[in-house]
Amino acid sequence: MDYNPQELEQRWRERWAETGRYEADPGDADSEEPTFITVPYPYPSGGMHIGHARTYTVPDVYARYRRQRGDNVLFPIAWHVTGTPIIGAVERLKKGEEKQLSVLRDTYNVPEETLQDLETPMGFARYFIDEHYKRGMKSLGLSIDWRREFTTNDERYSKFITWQYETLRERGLLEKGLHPVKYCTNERQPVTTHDLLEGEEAEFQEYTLVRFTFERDGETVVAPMATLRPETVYGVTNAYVNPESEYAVAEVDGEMWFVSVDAVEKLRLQAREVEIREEFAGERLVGERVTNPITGDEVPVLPATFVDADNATGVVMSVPAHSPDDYVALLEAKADAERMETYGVDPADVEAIDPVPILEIDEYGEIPARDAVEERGIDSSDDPRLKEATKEVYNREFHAGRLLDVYGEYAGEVVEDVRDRFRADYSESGAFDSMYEFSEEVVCRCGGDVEVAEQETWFLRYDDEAWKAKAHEVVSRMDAVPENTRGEYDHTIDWLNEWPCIRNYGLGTRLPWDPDFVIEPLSDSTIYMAYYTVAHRLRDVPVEELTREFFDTLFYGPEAVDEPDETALELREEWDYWYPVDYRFSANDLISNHLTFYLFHHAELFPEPKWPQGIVIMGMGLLEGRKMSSSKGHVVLPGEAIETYGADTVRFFLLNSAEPWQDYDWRDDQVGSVRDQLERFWNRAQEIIRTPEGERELAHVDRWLLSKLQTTVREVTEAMERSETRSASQEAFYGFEEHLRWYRRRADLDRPGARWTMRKVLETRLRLLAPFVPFVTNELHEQLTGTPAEDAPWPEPDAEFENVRVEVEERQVERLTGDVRDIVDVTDTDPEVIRVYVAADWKREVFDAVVEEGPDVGAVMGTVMQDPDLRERGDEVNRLVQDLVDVARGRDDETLAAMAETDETAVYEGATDFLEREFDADVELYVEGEEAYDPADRAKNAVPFRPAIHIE
RNA sequence: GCGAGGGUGGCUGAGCCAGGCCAAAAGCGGCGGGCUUAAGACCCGCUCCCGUAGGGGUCCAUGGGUUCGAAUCCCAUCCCUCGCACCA
Repeated sequence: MDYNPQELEQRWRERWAETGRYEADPGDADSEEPTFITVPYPYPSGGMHIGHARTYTVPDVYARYRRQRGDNVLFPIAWHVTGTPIIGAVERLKKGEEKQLSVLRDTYNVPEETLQDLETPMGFARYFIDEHYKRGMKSLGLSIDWRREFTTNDERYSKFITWQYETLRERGLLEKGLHPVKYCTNERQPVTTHDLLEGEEAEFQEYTLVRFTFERDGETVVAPMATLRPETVYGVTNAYVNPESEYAVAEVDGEMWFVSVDAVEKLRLQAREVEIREEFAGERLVGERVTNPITGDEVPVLPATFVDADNATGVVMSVPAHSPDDYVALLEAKADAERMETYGVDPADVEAIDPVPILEIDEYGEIPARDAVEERGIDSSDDPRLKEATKEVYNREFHAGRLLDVYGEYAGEVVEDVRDRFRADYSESGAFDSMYEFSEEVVCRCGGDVEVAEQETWFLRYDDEAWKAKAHEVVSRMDAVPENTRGEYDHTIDWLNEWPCIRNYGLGTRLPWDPDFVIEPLSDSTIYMAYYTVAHRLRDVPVEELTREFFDTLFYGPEAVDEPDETALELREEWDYWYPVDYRFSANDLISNHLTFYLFHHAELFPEPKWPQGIVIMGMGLLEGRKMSSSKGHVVLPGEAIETYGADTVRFFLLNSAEPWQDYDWRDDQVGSVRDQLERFWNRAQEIIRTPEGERELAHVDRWLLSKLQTTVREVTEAMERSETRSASQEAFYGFEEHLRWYRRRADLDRPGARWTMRKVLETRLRLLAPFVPFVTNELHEQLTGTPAEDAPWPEPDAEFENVRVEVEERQVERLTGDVRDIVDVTDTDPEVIRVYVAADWKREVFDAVVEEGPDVGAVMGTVMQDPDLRERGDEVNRLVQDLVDVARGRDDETLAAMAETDETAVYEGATDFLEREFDADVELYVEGEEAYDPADRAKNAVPFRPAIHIE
């Protein structure tokens, strides 16, 4: 029977579907040990590629393993459609965007006539769910309970999320406040990263506005200096405005501000009341003196064309001691008295300005900006190296600069440690204000300018100390795989702030008390694993019955409400049976958001026994060494890979090429070779299956192979327990293949004992490999024994077959063979006779002493020298002890004991036929000193476990 | 910059936590042989350098150190990857 993966895999898929093989219900398994495994539900805004395939296959392998160990395993899946990506994709499709059409047509092979079905968000999602994800998952043979699938846009799911958010609000973990968003000034609405033409990388920067003031027409006017380094306020020597840009005096929240006209709109978007009183060119303010709110100093306003009126307030302060830009600008101002005069500035005033240092730092002298500029020989603000100088000074000062004495309570502190506190203190006292600005220009796809707007929004209060403490508690109790990720969760918990959990539009659940908003994707996916436990049964409950009380009853029990709903109580049993989640498998980039949110919400909403038990982190996938990218068409679709290689090959490659948490690289040539390996495995198995069973009459090599098999079982099991799918499959497949290679050389395979051994080995390996390559192993195991591998229990190491002595002995044969081979190769001879000399008895006595005393030369010598015969041999013994101590070192006691029992001569005797076959030569075996025929005087070189050899 | 992970032989990638069976697994690629009319597949062997005796030399990013002994432990340096938020 030839290996035809597509055909046999299809048969198994059908069988699984027909029998509902992976539909898990409470009480299914004998052991009553439920195991609940989850993986983040896919987001079907596009097709499934091979990277996704691995994401879902890793948990599947673990699920299959637990099933074979007798657990009742639940592995469900659902579909995440919340938010805007799907809507955005549909919009781009409807607009007929070339790029989008190409991705759909060429990358994901959407048929032309189907494209119109994709023009609604759920139509789009449904297509990729059914045609890609679901089909792909079924092809891969994932052991999913399909009855439990749902989407996050389902009305029942929304009821569940509604329960979650009402509960959180009641517990004070939701809060209303202002938050910066990207806002298109043309479309007059918030936009997402996907809507942007330019500036996808842009970050929100919160500028501090230092409220300098001046008097104008008897009124105090605030000149808000925008800066990212508020702590430099003591070093301000002057201010700059762009004389050629438009500025305004405007009423901002009841006071008069001087800002650029561009800034007016920004301030409005950032929830300020702004009314322009007067507009004029920046020139008008040049020459004015403004008062530093912290120091009380008056400094002049100078003209500078490098000031960008469209950035923040358009008014900046100058700190020449610490800003290379400012330093160079000051030099230029001093050098150009004429220009100063044009703007009505007295050149003498400019000349009088000296940089004022505000911090000290080892790398520079008193005026860091000057040093950085002079070091590079920069003498113009156009010099490109100025940027680099600025970056260097900013960085070093931030991490190592210590504030000088004028800072009072902040003096002596490093900028990095003190900036936030400094800013907060002066904001409170009213000296500082703030506004947002992007780090680069941002343009909407519609061409409109995108600005930062502050919008009223709802936050999840991840900054709540009590909540953080609970989340840490979850981390400390769970199994983090690999262990080094544990710290990352703790780190993220500490670092998380308030999280805005609603959006203006998108699919998903409406905010219960304000249906204008929708709960965003990372916030509606924190406890849905609980929903799986009842999803299929919830479908029979009318939507309107899914009230707050219903879910309270379901999750908190009958005591939680006055009149518990009967159905809810029934469902509660199933939820209680499966929950908590034993392992969640997820990608490493989700630690900093999704997974930590998952921990937070479980910590709050569920009691400790229902908290997550473990998280396994998965690595990223590459394709032929490069990142996969669906927009560039650089992807492999699972369907195509399965078509080419078969699902078992795809699975085996994905699981075997790296541990789950390591990055892996899909390479065609490698996948092809996996396919070849599986085919070879199949062919060998077929031979065994059609050969008569044999009998248990075991030869030495048989016992050796069976002993190796037990080691393999043990190692594979241990690896699986640590989720090390690579080690496990490597060991069960390639590792054992090595043993078989030796076995085939050594053994007469036609013997009944060999046939019995081969069957035994095959059966065991099929079970070990069943989680990885379920199709081929089920098929072969059924052919061999009548039952599929997945229905056979996971193998246990069988002490009956473990035999260290046999392994030691066989190892000697291997070694002797290798040594002879080496000599033959080096001498390039074709031997007629191979003479093997086993070490003399007295040498063996020395070895026994080494075993007894352990690898301690002194101690062994002490013992050995008691023996008069040995003492006579003096130096010879000494050298032998050194050698044998090396042999003993690093071997465990059990092995040494087995060696001590081994009769070397008998072992080689038994291997004589084999050696004669191997080398096509006569083999003569002697014991050193016992009438050995020794023409080349080799026998003396014999050492225990290292016989001397002579070839001729 | 912060946080995390990593640099091993032509490539991929084990080993490192628990130092010595490590010239360093396995796969790929390459070379030789077998099978075959032939090719592919398959099977066997070889694949750092030197060597007509199982040995020797050099080696695991770089430079130091600890140790009888370091790919493995410590220190420093260089380089690479990922995450750093309102994007799922």
